[in-house]
Amino acid sequence: MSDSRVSSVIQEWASSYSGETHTLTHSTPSNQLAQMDMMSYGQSQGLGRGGSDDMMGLSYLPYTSSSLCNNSSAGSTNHHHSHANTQQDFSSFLLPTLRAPVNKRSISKDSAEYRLRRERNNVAVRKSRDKARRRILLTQQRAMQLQEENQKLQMRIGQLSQELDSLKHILSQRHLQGAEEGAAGASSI
Amino acid sequence: MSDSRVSSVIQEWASSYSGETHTLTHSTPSNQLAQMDMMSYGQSQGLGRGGSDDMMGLSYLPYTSSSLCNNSSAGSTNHHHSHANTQQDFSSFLLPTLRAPVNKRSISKDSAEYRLRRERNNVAVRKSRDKARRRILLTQQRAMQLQEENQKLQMRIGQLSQELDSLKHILSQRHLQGAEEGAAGASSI
DNA sequence: CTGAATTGCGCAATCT
DNA sequence: AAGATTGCGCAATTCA
Repeated sequence: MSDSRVSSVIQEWASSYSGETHTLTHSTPSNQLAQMDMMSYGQSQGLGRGGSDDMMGLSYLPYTSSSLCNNSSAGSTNHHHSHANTQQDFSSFLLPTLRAPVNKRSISKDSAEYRLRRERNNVAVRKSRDKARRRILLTQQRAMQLQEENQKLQMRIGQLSQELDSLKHILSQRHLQGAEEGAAGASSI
Repeated sequence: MSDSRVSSVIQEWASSYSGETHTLTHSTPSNQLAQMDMMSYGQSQGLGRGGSDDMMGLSYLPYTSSSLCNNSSAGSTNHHHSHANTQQDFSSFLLPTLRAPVNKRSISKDSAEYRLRRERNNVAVRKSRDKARRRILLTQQRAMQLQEENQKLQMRIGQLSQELDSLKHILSQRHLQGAEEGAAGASSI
């Protein structure tokens, strides 16, 4: 099938993924509800549920947070409708750290530009994931291929080794023969 | 690993569902939990036809967003890609189990049970993805390891081959020697 | 049928 | 600034 001979692919991803051990800012998105017209939280507070490194079982905690909110309503079909979301949020009180509500450019979710950006990102995300999927698949196939090749090589090695042993044996025999001959010719020490 | 790429989407089976009266006082007085996210996007409709034929014909189209919003009091991202084709369906007669989506038990998003289920799924999802990540990493490492091993094996093979050639050569020499000795008498090296 | 595991997708924060 | 990545939650499916 795909006889992609790419034997250097590894290098590729290796280079693109190696140097990291890794950022993982893991910035716990822990934003408990927040947002209405502006997103706040500039960065996440430290706290990244990192502590859960119990042995093997990572405890997949419920994160106790979660949240996103979106208002926007965008009149789907073709209506002028606006939205009536009215979502007040008091998160400002809850956020322990950072208060940067003074947000950076409020990007209303209703904005056409916002939608445009989202759509572009969605496309990018799909593309990226598709790429990732292909990469993974390729790596798997390559691994299998390499394993197969490995077995062949091992067999070849066994074969050569055996052949070599045979020849060595033969040679040693000849050697003995030669020795005998030599000894016979001068066995008078 | 079944990657059924439906792509065609469309077909919004009328959201049906009994739109529940959604009072927008989403306030969740109860414990924590609160929130929702939402949207319904204004359709994309862009369909910039033609242009985006990136790569091998895969064009990450905006999906013609087939999303329609569902009811849900809180509204939440919904993308139903139900590929219910437009075939008439007799299933209702034949399979008591297959039902039109319309009958889904309306599980209000505010329900505590709903949240519980969501949270559980979220945990499962994180777990699953973690597992996948580890698996991928492992495969990559295995591939690298195999490649490395392969090179060593190839070298070993080269070595053995060379050695074998040497011995063969030597043996051929001896053979000549033996022949000479046998034929003539003694013309050692 | 129930619950966990997967999978595709959109969102938002980052990284490049 | 714009695309690429990545962690996360949602919902539809698939597995057990």
